[in-house]
Amino acid sequence: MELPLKLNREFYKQPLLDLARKLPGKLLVKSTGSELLAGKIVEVEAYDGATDESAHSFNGKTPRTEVMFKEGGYLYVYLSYGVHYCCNIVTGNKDEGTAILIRALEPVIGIDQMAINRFGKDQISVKEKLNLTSGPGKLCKSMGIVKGDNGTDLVKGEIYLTESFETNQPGIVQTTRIGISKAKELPWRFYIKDNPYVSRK
DNA sequence: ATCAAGATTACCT
DNA sequence: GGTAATCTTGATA
Repeated sequence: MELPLKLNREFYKQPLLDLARKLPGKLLVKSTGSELLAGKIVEVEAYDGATDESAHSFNGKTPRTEVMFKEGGYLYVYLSYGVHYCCNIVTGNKDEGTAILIRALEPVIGIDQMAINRFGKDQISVKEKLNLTSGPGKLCKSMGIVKGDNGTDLVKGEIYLTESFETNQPGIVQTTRIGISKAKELPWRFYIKDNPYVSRK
């Protein structure tokens, strides 16, 4: 399968919310030696270290949040609740501390391998397929994204984004974010309307 | 050195 | 709908 055009540095350097609106529909790709995995982004959340109390970067640069302060186009991976990895796309310019959490994907390429990564088998039910990448921890498990991928350059590395397969713009819903205790009121969650892989309505 | 919190998920009732 | 699992980080001493 021929992949759409890979996104470049300029794309990632757009302001946080501009980029957050544009990410749904794009493909998240992991291309290592022999294996090719890809999923369509269907749900994201924006985090802004300058103004947003719930952003990891809100209290300034620390060893953990260092990559959030790079220029746009790097991958920020962290361990959530000591259990799951979650991945973010760093956006904007150097030292802004802005990033977008990928909350859900629709599996597109390498679905068998994703099923093995997540469930340990390649034969899965319809129900299991819907559960494969419908959450930030789930998608990292399926895509095989781990702490070592923190800091990956999305322009030069094995993990990157591409343009959408579809030419028309998907219908986007904008709401408040999930699973946070601070700055709950900010409407910085974006997802594709009626897509079954969205983590929660 | 110690401690509390957390951008989640799976499994229970 | 409730909660255990599990561990890194950052803050405080």
